Amino acid sequence: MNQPGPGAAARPADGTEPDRARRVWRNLWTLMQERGDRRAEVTEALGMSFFRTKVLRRLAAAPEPLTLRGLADLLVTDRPYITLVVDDLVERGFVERAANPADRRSKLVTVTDAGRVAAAEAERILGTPPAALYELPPEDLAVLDRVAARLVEDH
Amino acid sequence: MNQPGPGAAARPADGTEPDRARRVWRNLWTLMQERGDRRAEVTEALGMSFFRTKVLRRLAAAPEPLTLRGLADLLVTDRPYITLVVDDLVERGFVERAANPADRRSKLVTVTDAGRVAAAEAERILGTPPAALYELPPEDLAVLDRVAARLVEDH
DNA sequence: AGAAATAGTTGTACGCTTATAACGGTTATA
DNA sequence: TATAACCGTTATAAGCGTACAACTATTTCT
Repeated sequence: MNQPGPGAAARPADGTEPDRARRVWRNLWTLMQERGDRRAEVTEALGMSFFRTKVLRRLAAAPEPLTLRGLADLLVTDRPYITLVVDDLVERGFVERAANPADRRSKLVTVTDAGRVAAAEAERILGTPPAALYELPPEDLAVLDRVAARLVEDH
Repeated sequence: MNQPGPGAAARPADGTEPDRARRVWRNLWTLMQERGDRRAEVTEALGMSFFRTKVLRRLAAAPEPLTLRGLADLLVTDRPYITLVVDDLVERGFVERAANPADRRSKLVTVTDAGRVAAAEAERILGTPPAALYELPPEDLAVLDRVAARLVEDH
């Protein structure tokens, strides 16, 4: 099988283009998975599940308060579960339910100051690259910057 | 806040080196998360949880059969749960328990032919890069190849 | 106005993962 | 040889996420 063990870098030994692409992909995967497991850090730092921090971050990032329904759609989950998660976030003091003047069936979820602090902390952690990325030669980092943007844009 | 919405690429607008590193990291994260969610694909293809496919892949990649204890250590979980997961893999016909001649307390987990097929399929899916990676100019791919290897190696 | 649809909630059930305690069988240690 | 340590197993509990049915209050459609 001759597969590199977990944590081992697949060194460039050239090969065909597809080989290269696969090797790059595996290495990037390893980088995210092992060297930069920010999910665990965020979960640890905020003391709640990653999904709940995701709900909080979405709320904090939204330009306007969202309804529970809107949240459920955005996060591709069902309404009952969103109710439960928002209950939890309310208990933690991160969000509040407010009446929706436009439609009294629904409710708007607003983020408290404490919620914004927590969300910002989560974003900070998630945005922190592995040390190796900082130590890259500037030329390489510049290329990587351009290429990464293109990769995400191209879909 | 001015944060890019999910799915949007952060375009290089230069800034300081750390800014660049953070932007790269965010874009790579997005790439893995949204464009290349191979976890879901593997789970769907094999019809079992990602953790269980991970156990199977580790077993298939190991040069020699592992004990349950060895598996638990390798995957950083506890023995009772490994017992349960191996039970499941046995039911699926992917692995078998064999006596360990060297120590009759423990048992060796061997992979069946069907198990190897399933593991290979999982590896194939996990190793498949997003299309955008294939469409990269060869020069960029070469740089990326070198840089990615260095990033994983550097720890 | 009456019927249908929608929002949030409550309740229930299931699968997956993590965790802990306890047991029988086996091996290593004093 | 007696004791301790170890292996796999069973049992039990808890948290998290997904899914579905049913209910009230409100809005929209006919």
